[in-house]
Order: sequence, then C-alpha cells, then structure tokens
Amino acid sequence: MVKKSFSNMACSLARALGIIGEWWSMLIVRDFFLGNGVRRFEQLRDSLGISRNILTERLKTLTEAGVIERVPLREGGKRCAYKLTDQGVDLMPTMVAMMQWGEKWQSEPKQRLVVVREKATGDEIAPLCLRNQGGEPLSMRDLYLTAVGPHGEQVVKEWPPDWITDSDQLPASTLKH
Amino acid sequence: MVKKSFSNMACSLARALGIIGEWWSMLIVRDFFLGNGVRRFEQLRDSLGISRNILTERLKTLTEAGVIERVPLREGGKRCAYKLTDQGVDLMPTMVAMMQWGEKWQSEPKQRLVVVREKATGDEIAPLCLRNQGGEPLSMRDLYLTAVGPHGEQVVKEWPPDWITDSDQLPASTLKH
DNA sequence: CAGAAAAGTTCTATGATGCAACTAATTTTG
DNA sequence: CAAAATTAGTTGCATCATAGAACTTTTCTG
Repeated sequence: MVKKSFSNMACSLARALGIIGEWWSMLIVRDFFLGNGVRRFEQLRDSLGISRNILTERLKTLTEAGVIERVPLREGGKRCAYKLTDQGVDLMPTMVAMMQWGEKWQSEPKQRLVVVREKATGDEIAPLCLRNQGGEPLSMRDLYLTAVGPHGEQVVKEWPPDWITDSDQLPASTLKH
Repeated sequence: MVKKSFSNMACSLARALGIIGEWWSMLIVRDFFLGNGVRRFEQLRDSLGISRNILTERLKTLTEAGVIERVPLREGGKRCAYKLTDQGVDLMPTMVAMMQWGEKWQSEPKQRLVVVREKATGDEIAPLCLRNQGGEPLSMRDLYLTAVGPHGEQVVKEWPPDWITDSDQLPASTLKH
C-alpha cells in the first residue's frame, strides 16, 4: 500500500517516494526494463525472490499509480502480463541515477546486473549530470536551491558554502538554532 | 536498519536501495540539501515530522553508509550536527531525477518544495536525460540494455520493441513462458 | 480428460514503524 | 549560580508491513 502520508505532501520528491519508495518497487521496475518492458507474475517472482502477496500488492500499487498496466493474454481471461506505461518508462533516469550512485559508492560486492549502452557505438552511457537549459553541465557550485514556502515566496539558499568541503567548522547559525 | 537482503545483491541498484530505499531516507537527504548540507536532530524532526526513534535509526544507517557524518559542536561534547559527505552530495542527481519524475507524473497536489536553479541565469535546471560519452542526449530508441549473467557474459536485450508503444499485442515469447 | 502451471488469496509469525513518555547532558535565563 | 528549557536521544507499547508457506481457482498442455 502506498504511504499515504507521503503521497499528499507538498513535495514532488515525497509524492514520487509514495509510489516508488516502497521496498521492491524500483527492483520490480528494473525487472520490467530487463524484460523489454513486459513481465508476468511468476517471472517477476522467480527473478526477484519476492513473496507472492507482496508482489501482488506492489503490482496493484504500481498499476493504480499508472506506472504499469495489465495486459490480458486472452480476452475475458483472468491471466495477464504487466507492462510499463510511458510513465513507467520515464523512470529510466531515476533508475540509472540510483544504479550509478550505487556503483560509485556502494560497490561491495563489485557486481552489477544492468548495463545501459548506446546502440550506435556500444559504449556505456555517460554518468548523469545536472545541466542548464542550454545543455551545459553544471557543478554544485553553479547551483542554488530555493525552498518554496507556505505563502508561495521562495527562500533562497546558497549552495554549497565553503565550509562544507573546506573544514569541519560550523557556522554560527548552526550553533544557535 | 539497512535491508540486508538488498545490500548484498549483485546489482548496484539494489545496493543503493539498501541505503536510500528506506522510508524517509531520501526525504532526510532532501532536508540536508535545503540546509546547505547540514542539519541537526531537532531541525530534521520538526521539518519532516518523523518520529525520534526512526530518525535516530535513519541517521545511524546513513552515517554507517557514509552518506552523512556527525560533526561535534563542542569538543568532547555529546551534541552534534550532521552533514552530507561527498557521497551524500552525490545523491543530488538521484534526488533531482525523482523530483522531476514526481512533478511530471504525480502532480496532485501541484506543489513542490525544492527548486534547483543555475546561479548564472536564475533559470531552473533542465530535465535530466541520458547521454552518450560525447554528451549527446539519447532517447529510449538509441539504447539497449545488457543483463550481466552469472558467468560474466552479457545477454543483450533490444529496447524498446515496437509493440510496447504501438499496440497491446504481446509477442509469442510472452505467451509461452 | 488428467495433470501441471499461473496468478493469485489467506494464514501466521516476525520485523518495522509511529507515538508517547522518560532521561541525561548541555545551554539559557533570572 | 540555580532553575528552567532545549537537545539528542532511549525505552516501551500498539499497529502496520513483510516473508513464507499452504491453499484456491483458472488456464494450458499432453
């Protein structure tokens, strides 16, 4: 079941987590990508080692959220396959971002299951990075974040201040709440 | 506590999920970004509405994984702040990917909390997209996935086949397992 | 038509989470 | 300096989620 408290939050990250933030959800999505976007119940179960009842629940959540849809195998029949919708396919960057992060920082054991390559060259795709509207890569120092407040105004935060990487010294504002 | 069964999987996505896939983890990370990378216990609690014991656990998990670190406020003192490590800061693309997806597809209510902008122009950053090593954007049709098998060989999957978007017809391979 | 497989459902045991109350340090206030 | 408040937790209890196994029903195969 979707985490109700997340789904209604005024934050697109929280709403996303309400759907794909549950245990197994993203792994199920990964399996769909490995299956050309289509999988069947037992196939998912076998490849993930998930319990049937949990899989049933996750498929329901994902279906209700519009990430996957049921495709009946015979008209009027009860059996079906599941496939990614456009919304589901659009989880690719999220999945890749997590895979790349995991590979860079959590590489014990040093194994991976999925590699994404360019058809034209066979090369692996590049690490994801944030870019401006013109397509130029941006580093952390090129960015700032705004927090949308209760009255619609935006409170600007400078990012990242020097002390983050340069020392362990904390600014006064952190000391006095 | 980290999901043990995920952390040892031969998949970088699963290992990432072992750390950031728990309820609250990514929202905690988001809060760190909004706080210039630094937050204190009560600050996180107030802004997220999370229980203290769960927050304690998450901070421990994230600390052990190396995503954040404790910064003592006074030497020898027990009180501390927490700040993102480089590894934690590197979750930015993952966070942005999820936020952008949530905003595009799960936009009820139509609110958001965080906006990422370019310092130079004030423009919002572009939607994340996969690119090749040369920096050219790639669409789904430009990609293929390989699944790394148990013996190191890679099984190629074509992606996406036409029937995914063109019709609800399923290929024979789906019908006969 | 008999047997197997597919796609669940139901049951129970265990683990994770939320809430409230309590504690021990530190900091602030009078 | 003593009293009060704040911070950063810990502990106990109730509830929800998850894993695992057994059971059911529909569909497919020989």
